[in-house]
Amino acid sequence: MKKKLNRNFYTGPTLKVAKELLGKYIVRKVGKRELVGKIIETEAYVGPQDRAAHSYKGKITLRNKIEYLIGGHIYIYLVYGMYWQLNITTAGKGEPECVLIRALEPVLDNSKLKIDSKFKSNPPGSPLRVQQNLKLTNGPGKLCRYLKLDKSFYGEDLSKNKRIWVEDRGEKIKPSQILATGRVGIDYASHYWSKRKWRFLIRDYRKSLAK
DNA sequence: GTACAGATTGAG
DNA sequence: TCAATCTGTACT
Repeated sequence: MKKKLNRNFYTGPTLKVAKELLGKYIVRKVGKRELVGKIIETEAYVGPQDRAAHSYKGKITLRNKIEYLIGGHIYIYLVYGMYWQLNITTAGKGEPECVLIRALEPVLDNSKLKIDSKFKSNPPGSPLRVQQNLKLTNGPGKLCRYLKLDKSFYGEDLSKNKRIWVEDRGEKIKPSQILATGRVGIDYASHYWSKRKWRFLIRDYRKSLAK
């Protein structure tokens, strides 16, 4: 069962959407090929009151203005001058909240894959190979490189786009499988905000993700 | 205009 | 530990 997420999904409360996105699949169409990844780590950025958010104090810039649209749009921006960060806007119009996609498990088409002799004892799907594959997409900058995303996706509507969307493939992530921690790389925000447990990840993957 | 830090990554 | 290298902000 593959069901494209609709507007109603994205306009929910940001913390809820951040958790519900875990286990969903991002599909990116490149020509006839589909690049697919299962979302395994997210972070919530919750509007004007959030010291760590770009929309802190209701700030509007050329970069973050898309956050103010209704949920379901892509907010993509460059950090450190070289890495794209994929965010999905959430909540309603005028509520500048979003979810940062921090990590995926890539879904590789293993059927056509020749098994390299050095992987013979670790064929596609085996724990070691999964571990190898995860290195492609276990960070916000890396997953954008894998999905071939750039500025041209800024503002795209995920609920009706032909190049990229998010699917529910019937996988259910139980609350007990979700780990909540402090957000990464926002030490500039006061301790109160950086310690809020608004980073969510699927427990099984925690060893492959940033500390 | 100049200076500097940042929702990161990979090399040394 | 550090440098790569754009965008936004806080100054001169």
